Amino acid sequence: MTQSNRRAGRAATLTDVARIAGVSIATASKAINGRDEVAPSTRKRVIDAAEQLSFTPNALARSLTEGRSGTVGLLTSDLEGRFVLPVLMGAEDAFGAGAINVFLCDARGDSIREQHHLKALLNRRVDGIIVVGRSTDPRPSLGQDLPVPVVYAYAPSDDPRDASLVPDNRAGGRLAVEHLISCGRRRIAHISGDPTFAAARDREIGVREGMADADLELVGDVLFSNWSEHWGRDATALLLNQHPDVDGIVCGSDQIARGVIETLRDLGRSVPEDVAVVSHDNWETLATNSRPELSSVDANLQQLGRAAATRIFEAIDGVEAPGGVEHLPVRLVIRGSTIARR
Amino acid sequence: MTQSNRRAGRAATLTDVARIAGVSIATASKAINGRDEVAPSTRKRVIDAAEQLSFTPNALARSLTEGRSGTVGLLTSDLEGRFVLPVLMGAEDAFGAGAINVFLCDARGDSIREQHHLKALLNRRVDGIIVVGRSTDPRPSLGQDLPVPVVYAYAPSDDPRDASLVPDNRAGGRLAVEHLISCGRRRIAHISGDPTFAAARDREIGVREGMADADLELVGDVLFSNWSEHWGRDATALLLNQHPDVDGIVCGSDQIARGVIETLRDLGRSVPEDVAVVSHDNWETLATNSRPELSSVDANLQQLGRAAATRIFEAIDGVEAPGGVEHLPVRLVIRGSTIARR
DNA sequence: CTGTTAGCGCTTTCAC
DNA sequence: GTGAAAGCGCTAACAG
Repeated sequence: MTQSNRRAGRAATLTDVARIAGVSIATASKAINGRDEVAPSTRKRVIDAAEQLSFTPNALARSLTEGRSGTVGLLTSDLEGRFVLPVLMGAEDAFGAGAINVFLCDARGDSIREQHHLKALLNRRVDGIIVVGRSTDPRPSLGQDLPVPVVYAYAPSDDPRDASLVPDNRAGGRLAVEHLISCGRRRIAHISGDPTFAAARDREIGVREGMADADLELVGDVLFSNWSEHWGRDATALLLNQHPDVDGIVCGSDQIARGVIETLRDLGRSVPEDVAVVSHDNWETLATNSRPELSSVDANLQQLGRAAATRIFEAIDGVEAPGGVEHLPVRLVIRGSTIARR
Repeated sequence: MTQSNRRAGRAATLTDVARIAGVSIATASKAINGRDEVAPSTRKRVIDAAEQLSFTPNALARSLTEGRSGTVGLLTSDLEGRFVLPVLMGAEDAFGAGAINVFLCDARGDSIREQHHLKALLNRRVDGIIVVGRSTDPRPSLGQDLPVPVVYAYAPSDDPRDASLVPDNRAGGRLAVEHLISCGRRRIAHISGDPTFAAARDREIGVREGMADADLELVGDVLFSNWSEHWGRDATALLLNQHPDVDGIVCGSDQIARGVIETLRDLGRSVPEDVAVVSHDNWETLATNSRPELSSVDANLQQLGRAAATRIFEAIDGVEAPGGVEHLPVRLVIRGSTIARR
């Protein structure tokens, strides 16, 4: 690139290139886009001219004629949320590999703002929209009358006609408890987070199923409150007081698990020898800096984002989206809190 | 919105609106864009027609004629990084308030991919670009010959002609240590992270300046290794062994601080009574779940993002960007690790 | 006030 | 193979 493309304040156009190459703009277009109805020698002249002018094809103009913009909107309700980011990354990644660019819009949990962003995206003629919610609780649908395909990721739409992708928290709960059982634990308790979250309830269901399948029952009631480390500490104290013989704990989140582990240690229980602990989220920073490191269920969020992107891709290509909520597989990452290092 | 805008698979155009309203397309355009050279009654007819067709102005076409796209590119090298997100949010927020939309591009630390994304952004005729780096170490410039303004946020450009915005880590170090001193601490140590990071070195400089100003000297050498909780633990053990009389510790990050606090407690020191601890980053989840909660220096990242957006705004409006690295103020958030609750 | 007429930069028939 | 011409949807003069 030289300063040539700043000359006169505007970028070189196909017309400029055509003129320099001594061909028509139609030919220039074909040459640059690699159509084969162009003589090799001509193509070279055009390419050279384009290079010389550091020509940048105007995607806006191209989109106008082609009817597709090659962009999609990522509509999130809460960028801050720790779960949104991986989904975003996955989607951005999947699209970035192709020729699609992503508009990022954060509604900050405000539906007015969301509506505003939606309109802007539609104005910009995005080819599709991915809505990334902040929790796995259903969120209001954007509606059925949108001119572009929409996929809901992480938070499903409350309208079953929409296509939604969410992590399978129930399977996650089951995975967690089955792991404890396979580690020989029998007196298992469940300390979870905020029960108003679908994630908490779904995981509980999975945990109970896993226990039932092994003909076991949870030690005490499931302890619900919030997703904090503090609660993990308090709940553990409570639990050990009532059920000192507990030998396994499924935690609702890594944060809770951190509190749980710390308190177990404070109260003289060693992890995982006396009590094995498994949690959810697999938040690396928390999980790997814990002592011992946390075994945790990973929701494969990045993959979920990629899946959402794939759905949009397909929908753009005319494949009708199935609709309904699809639960994507999660995976267990085993670390020292359930199996001692040797 | 009805299904009318899906009819024939394409959205209504200004021409459609004009026809229904019984006016020319020029008049329709003026009416919709709120120009005042239109009779109120005419305007109403047009607006009604637009509504009826659920007309969405095609931003692509508009951009094409206007010469500005109303978009900016957010080029990050590492979405995963905990520091780029707040910057992103701030920028998105600042733009979102206006009529500008943001293209998100994650190069994943790969310069080839970055070049690729840059080209795509230029093709899409973004009006400006914000480059968000993953650390405060200088990064390669995108070059001077770009047709749009560029601002570097968090990671400065290595070319002084570029405009860069970074948090003032040196001031942060000073802030941290001055706080400890004002809490009556005199035997202060510094446990930091990876010394290859500019952030670590800048903060150290600030810490030393603050100490020197108070005619004090750091207890022992600054301990460098990495930014982990594990290192915080190890370093603390080391420190207490060599300097059991330490009464204040500046930590390079909240993660380190978590390890430090835990080990202090394990070794029988109470925080903040025996040893006051202050750290950097103010990562809420870590800082507020710690026991006691962490006093920490916040880099005001979101504000930094907003500032970057403002710069781009100005540059788009023709205000020449100053160039050079600007250090943005940081702030200290005081919690229980330096001042005991009463 | 309203309509006509040029484009914006590019792709795409469809002749030559 | 190549080029002329007709748009894509909209805005901006400039006439009426």
